[in-house]
Amino acid sequence: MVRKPTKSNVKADAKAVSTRKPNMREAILAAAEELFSTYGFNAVSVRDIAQAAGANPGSVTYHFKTKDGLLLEIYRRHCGPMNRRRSELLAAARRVRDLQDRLEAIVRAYVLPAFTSGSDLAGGGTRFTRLRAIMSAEGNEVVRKIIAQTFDDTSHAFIDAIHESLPHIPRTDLVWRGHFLLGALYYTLVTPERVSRLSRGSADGTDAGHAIEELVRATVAALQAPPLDPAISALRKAPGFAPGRALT
Amino acid sequence: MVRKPTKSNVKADAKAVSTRKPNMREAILAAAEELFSTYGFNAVSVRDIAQAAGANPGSVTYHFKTKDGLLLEIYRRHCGPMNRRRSELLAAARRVRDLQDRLEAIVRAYVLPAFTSGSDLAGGGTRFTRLRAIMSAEGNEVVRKIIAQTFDDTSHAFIDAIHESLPHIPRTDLVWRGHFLLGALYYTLVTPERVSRLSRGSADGTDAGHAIEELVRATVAALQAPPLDPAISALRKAPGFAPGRALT
DNA sequence: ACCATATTTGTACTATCGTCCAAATATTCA
DNA sequence: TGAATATTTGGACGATAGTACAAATATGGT
Repeated sequence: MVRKPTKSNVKADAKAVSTRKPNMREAILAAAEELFSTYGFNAVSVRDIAQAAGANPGSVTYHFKTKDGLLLEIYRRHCGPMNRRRSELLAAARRVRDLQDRLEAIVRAYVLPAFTSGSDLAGGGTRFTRLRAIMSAEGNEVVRKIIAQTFDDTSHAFIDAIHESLPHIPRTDLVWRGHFLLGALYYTLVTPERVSRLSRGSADGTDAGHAIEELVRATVAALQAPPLDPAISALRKAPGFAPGRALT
Repeated sequence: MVRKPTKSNVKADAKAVSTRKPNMREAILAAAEELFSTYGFNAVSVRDIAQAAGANPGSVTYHFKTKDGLLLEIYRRHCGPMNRRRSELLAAARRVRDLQDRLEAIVRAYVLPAFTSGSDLAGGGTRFTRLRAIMSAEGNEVVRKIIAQTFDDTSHAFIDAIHESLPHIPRTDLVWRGHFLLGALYYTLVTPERVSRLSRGSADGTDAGHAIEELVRATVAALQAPPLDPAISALRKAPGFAPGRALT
């Protein structure tokens, strides 16, 4: 990337010839993202990442100090833009008049950024969501903190918006269904043979598009389902059991 | 377990005093199951397992040859009973007269064994399902084969049964929704704070029960949702894209 | 061109990984 | 009991892990 003149943000010159090697730091981040989201955090070594990025293992340590630091930086890169996009789409969805359409728009506002958000890289959104899926399965400790402090607000906003569209359904049920949505979303992105060409899909996202439409359709129907028998629900009012951290 | 007299299946004597150390092999299997399902395959070392089982690392090699072999044996232990239970419940569900009730019974037949199947150990079902969830995220190669040859038949049977209850919905959509069900199921079991006391739930499974009821209710509604616009669906008829391995 | 700084390189350190193996011990059956 | 077998033990092997660090090189401002 030829080292920017200290203070101006010229980014246009880079990436002119596909992937040349504009910035080692970026190359490492991209390689780590790809490898982590494919094989998991523990299965990938710093040396694997360095090799994939065409860098020296020491360079990784130089830029990110530790392997955890590298993972942290990946999350920092994506969480902000992704949640910003979600907020924008959610705000737009809230303005939809028709109740049914509004609910669908809300769900879409949650799902879409998981497929398309993030950087300019193709498939950046799906790759990061795949990474989140794997990390949630591996129960990584470093990630848990970021998740809590980054996604909690957004998640509550979505639950609230859904609850406004479906006031007759107890919030507990909606939280569960939102939880299921995230699980379905994660699994869809993690199962490679099903969405293998997702990241290589054409710009209009027709390939990913179908998966999204199926997911939105199914989720809207699930959200609208009649709540469980209140007699049973009441039994479960025990504190601490109801999901408190849904959609994260 | 005091080494059986060569050919008789006396299992009653063992496990008399809680967990004494009836059989090292079983202890290793249990420890590995617990650790793998909590931290993932790659994050757990053979030494971790040996220590948790109160065994020597060499013992693990002796009984299972390799770490992969240990994982394989865990799957062998659970897949059979779990699929058998599913088949039984599915057969019973098929006999339900009312269409709505039947669909619900079918979904329940798929979900229930994931929580309760397997060995005599408490929470054996959830632990194994959690393991499957993590392995699917990590993309483990050893597991992919077992999954394909063990769950494919059962999965097709479920899709068929659902399709019979909802003949007006294209099979493709049902496959997607079954896929979402599995994702939701996995994520529910993998997120510990939400189902933390699942395995410690009372014998009637009230704690797990609520999660199951929420999942079944949401899934039935999702399955019944009107299919996507056929015009869009038709575009996606391209071979190889529609999920071919759902519910596995 | 020169200096200060930023980055990359190569290597080395320690820790831990999966696996192996010979010796020690426990168990079973004649 | 004694011989045969099954299991457990403790230590070792080479490979690879994450990280550290000094030397080498590239870069940017003057």
